[in-house]
Amino acid sequence: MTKRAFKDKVYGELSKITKAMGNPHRLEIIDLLGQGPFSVEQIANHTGMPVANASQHLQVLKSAKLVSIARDGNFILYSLAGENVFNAWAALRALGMVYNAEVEKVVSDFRKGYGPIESIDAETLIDLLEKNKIILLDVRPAEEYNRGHIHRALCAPIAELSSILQTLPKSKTVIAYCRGPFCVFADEAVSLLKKKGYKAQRLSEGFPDWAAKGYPIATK
Amino acid sequence: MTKRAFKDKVYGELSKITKAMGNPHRLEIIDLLGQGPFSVEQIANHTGMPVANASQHLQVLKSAKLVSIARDGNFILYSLAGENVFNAWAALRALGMVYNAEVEKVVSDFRKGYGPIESIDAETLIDLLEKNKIILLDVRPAEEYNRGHIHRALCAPIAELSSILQTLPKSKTVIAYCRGPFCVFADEAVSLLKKKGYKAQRLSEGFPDWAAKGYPIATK
DNA sequence: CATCTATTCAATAATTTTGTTGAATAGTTA
DNA sequence: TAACTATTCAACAAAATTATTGAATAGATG
Repeated sequence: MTKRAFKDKVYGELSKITKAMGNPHRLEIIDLLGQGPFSVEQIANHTGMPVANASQHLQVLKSAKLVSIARDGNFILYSLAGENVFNAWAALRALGMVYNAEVEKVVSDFRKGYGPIESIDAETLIDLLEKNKIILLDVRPAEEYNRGHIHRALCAPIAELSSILQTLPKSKTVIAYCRGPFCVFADEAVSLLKKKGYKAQRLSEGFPDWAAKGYPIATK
Repeated sequence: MTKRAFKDKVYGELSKITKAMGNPHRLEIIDLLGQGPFSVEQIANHTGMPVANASQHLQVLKSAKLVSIARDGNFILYSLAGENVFNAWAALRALGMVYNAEVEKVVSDFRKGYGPIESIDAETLIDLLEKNKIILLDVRPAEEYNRGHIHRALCAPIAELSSILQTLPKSKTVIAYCRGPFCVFADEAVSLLKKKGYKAQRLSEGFPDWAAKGYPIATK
């Protein structure tokens, strides 16, 4: 085998993975599966695709070995094949945020619809947690909270925040976080909290990013 | 703008980057540019493409803002836009090596053509350097060596290794490194060194990977 | 400023990818 | 074991991507 044939083969194999990631729907699927296992129907619902199309994209990801499956009754649960898949996606997302100004612009413009939302980064959150100056809310669905959440976060799914927030003292700032930088659960939460007179901000990243950094987490 | 429209837009923008990386030729170009700036003609030569096709692929990478250009007389020199582009590529390459067994197999089979080549990883090299037990050879072209090399490596371009190796003492093991895991300069070097009676191994990774880890480097 | 070199562009054909639709299938359920 | 649910498959059309070829262009050169 010539050197040229060897390189063509190697880069050809690797492009199977990058091609699999080269579609917006599949990127959204990877981002979603970063939160845990989901069925085809759930994935279709979250991503706004017909089930057949969602399944087609999942077959592409499966063929590239980026996802794995498990059975749960009639449901097939799809998961990322490993944390390294999420980490690679996070690296690509960060790349996109640096080099594609349109990404930041789209996110920023959309967030303006929730009023002025301030973000803090993970390191700032660590500091605030140490100083015991804040209340930390995980506004993802309870199922995702139970699977894993930031240490000392309270479970406050966005759908239930209206009734939960009465129990929160106003003397502390509230920090909300959700699935990631493109998830707006935390924006909605901050908007609502501010409307009710709380000082509130969101964490810029999501739980999987925090966990990937090895920062303190808990389950259940 | 609805949440759905927002997500479609954001993932659509990000897929511009992943699409750009979704082609084997462009992956090879990114890998090559990890070694420093190259002209279109050089890139075409290294990757076995006609100049027009290489240029077409470079326009795709440029449009995704993954590469930048600089003029040098009549030549246009292409470079990666930043180290984070190489790091994202390295994460994807690592992903490919974990999930696509064919990649390892192709590399391993091809290397067998150079005889039994042993590899060591970066951490082992650090240890051996500290113990002063080895001679470290950078077998990339001198131009790349001058731009940056592993601290204490000698410049021994593969094309000149035949004449350089006479000056090497046989009492020490020789470690050769080159551009990366898919570059075979180091394999060729180890093969030749062994033929001439030296104990020799290659570093599994390349200079850009070593540098990305923050390990000691030098220039000139 | 004419000439040259390296590079890019435009047009075209072939290939690949994507979404849709309806049918088929793989397991589960009772 | 029949019926059901979730999922996948196959076929098709449309869109996107890629390689090739020859022409055009952007700067550099002397």
